[in-house]
Amino acid sequence: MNDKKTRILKATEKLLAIYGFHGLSMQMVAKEAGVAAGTIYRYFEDKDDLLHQLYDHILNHVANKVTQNVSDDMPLKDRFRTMWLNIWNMANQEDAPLINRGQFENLPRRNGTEQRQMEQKLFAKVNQLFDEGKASGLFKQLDNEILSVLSLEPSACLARKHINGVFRVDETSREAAIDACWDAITQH
Amino acid sequence: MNDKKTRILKATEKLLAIYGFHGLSMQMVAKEAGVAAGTIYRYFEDKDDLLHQLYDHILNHVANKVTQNVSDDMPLKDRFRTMWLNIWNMANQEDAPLINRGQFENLPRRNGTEQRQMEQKLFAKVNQLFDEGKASGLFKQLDNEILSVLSLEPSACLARKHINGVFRVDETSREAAIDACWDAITQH
Amino acid sequence: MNDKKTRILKATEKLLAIYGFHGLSMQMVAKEAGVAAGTIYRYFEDKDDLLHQLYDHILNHVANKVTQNVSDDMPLKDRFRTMWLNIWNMANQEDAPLINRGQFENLPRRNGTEQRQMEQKLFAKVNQLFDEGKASGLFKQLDNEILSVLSLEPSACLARKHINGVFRVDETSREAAIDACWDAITQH
Amino acid sequence: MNDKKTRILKATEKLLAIYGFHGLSMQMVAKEAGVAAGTIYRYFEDKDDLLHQLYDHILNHVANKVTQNVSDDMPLKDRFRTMWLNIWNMANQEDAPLINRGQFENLPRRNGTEQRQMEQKLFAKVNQLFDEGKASGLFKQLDNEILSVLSLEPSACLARKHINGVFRVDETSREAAIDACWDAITQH
DNA sequence: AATGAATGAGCATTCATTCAT
DNA sequence: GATGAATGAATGCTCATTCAT
Repeated sequence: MNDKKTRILKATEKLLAIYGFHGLSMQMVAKEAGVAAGTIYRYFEDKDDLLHQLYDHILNHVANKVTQNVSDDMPLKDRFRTMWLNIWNMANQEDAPLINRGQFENLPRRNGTEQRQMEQKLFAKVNQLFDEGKASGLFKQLDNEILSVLSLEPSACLARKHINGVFRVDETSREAAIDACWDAITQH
Repeated sequence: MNDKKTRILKATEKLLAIYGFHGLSMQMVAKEAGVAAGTIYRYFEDKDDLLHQLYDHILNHVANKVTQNVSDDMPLKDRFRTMWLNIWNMANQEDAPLINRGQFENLPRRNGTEQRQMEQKLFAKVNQLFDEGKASGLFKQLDNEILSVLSLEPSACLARKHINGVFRVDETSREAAIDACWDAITQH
Repeated sequence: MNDKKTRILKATEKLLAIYGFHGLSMQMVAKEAGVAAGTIYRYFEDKDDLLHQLYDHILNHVANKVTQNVSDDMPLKDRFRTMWLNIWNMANQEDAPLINRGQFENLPRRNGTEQRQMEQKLFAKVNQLFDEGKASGLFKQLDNEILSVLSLEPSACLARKHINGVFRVDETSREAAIDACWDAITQH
Repeated sequence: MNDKKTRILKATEKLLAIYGFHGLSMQMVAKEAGVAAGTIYRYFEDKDDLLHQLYDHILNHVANKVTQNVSDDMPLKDRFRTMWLNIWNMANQEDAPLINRGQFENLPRRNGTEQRQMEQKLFAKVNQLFDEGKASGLFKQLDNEILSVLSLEPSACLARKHINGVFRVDETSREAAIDACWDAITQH
């Protein structure tokens, strides 16, 4: 049943977060999910497929998180700040243990156009933000992907280093970082 | 001889870039390096040690590349631009196949203070740049690590996506991206 | 199934008898037992566990053999003679190839009290023989372990040397040896 | 030089006593002996040969120890008692770490007649004791090997169990055991 | 549909032995 | 003679995958 597939995905995510990529065996997943080893192969072609689907599963979750509490009628800056903080907060939340990237970013992922389109759709609100910003003359005239790397990627990167203890980021610094990211993409 | 150790490191780097972290076996490394499997263990304690040493090896290379052609008497902006491009260019060069990060960043690394200090020293020039910028009132008053994430990390990130074909970055966009990164860390 | 576990134990015993402790590899065991290498690890934690369990398995067999056809109502001397010959005969039988000690005695064995108690119970009849002999004033007042070494150990030792061709022991000599062992433990 | 050969044998004996048969590698022996790995092969054909020669080396030592302080003009019983105690004492002495049998008895040994003859000669005094005892009508008319197993083997066996902590043998018991062994081989 | 015992190729690592110096 | 770096087959063990039930 669908129930089982979900349990397998959840188990995989959990174990991946705990033991990392190396320490993940199909038998462990089976045990954690409460199914037989063979059952996994009824829902997933092989280990790669399991990981691919997990990627999609998590990406979906991420997209929802990133764009939550963001509505079209909010001022651009508010929308940006909300998204930036959504990304920042994700790292601290238990329900998405893999977002402490490193582990997520390096999941094997499919590279077809189909995959690309899906990802586009998931992050439609982000693209909309950048499109509006450019149309209004507020943002620099750069591809959305580049704007994203300049302004949102640092949020994820800082959060990861913060959470991993590489260095601390206090609230004041964090607010300054948000403004700096805003400075990066706006015209001067 | 030292020759063999180097060949083993080079082989590991190459195979890691091709097959990723998993799918890297000691026998593969041996074959690629043109030595016997047992020989690896003459130079490296075990697989972990091989990876640790590779990390240091590459980090050294990276640090040199990043700070090359950067001297203290250049204007801040020039220094910054040079470093940014150094990072960008690294991704395109065959001699450092792992810099298409993702794979490099996730090498297991030692976490002692000793390791941290070594890394600090390697990137002294980067820190100097940020320190001078802040002292002169040109840069925002933020920790060097944060400034680095805001301004240099995007270079690596864009380069990686560029090289992996996620999207194209033409020269004009690249120059605009450099300016945007500069905007991120300077006062307005 | 239990069948497989038994086959693995039998195969181990056989190969141990032929090739000795070293020269016993898990793959050899697997091949001889007609199972895949990995299957062994379904029934035994690791090589040590396999050897431990084999020890128990054989000790059980030995205990049964040694005390077979021995009943409490037989005269002491008859019981002793029967056990002595049971030990002697074991060496000649194909179903217990490791009894040509040397190899058996040096199997790694667990050393917990649990193990000790199990062994005590297995050889209860031997202890009973010695206890009765001492109670009746027929035997010397020595610990059972010492009496055992003086009277039964030589049987195993002679049998081993006989079987290994170190020297021949004809029937007359054997009977004399039994009497000699009896002389060793009885009062004079 | 002869010096090196001796050092290699001593090193082997020591390491064998500490790490057992399994944990003995040629590189360890080389290190302990203070020679290069390759040097071992100048004095010994291969690992087997090293072990064979160690066997002979130790057997020589054992033979000397067993028959020390034994002279032809001592009464039979005194000679016997001395040998019995020589065997018993060997187990406690540091200079022959392998005698705690198990490890020694299971060294691979050559089985040629040549080997047999050498062993005969080493234990000539033991044979002489038994021959005299039989000639005088004091001992049972049994092969020397059998007499040996009945009377001296228990000494080694008890000593081993004593030293390994299987059970304690106090002085009184030990004297009784010597008498019991004497009873085993004498006529009644 | 689901199971889980069985598989066997693959892994990291060791070590007896060789041989150029 | 002596060295010790190099070898590569062999080891104990794991784990993705299959398939009879």
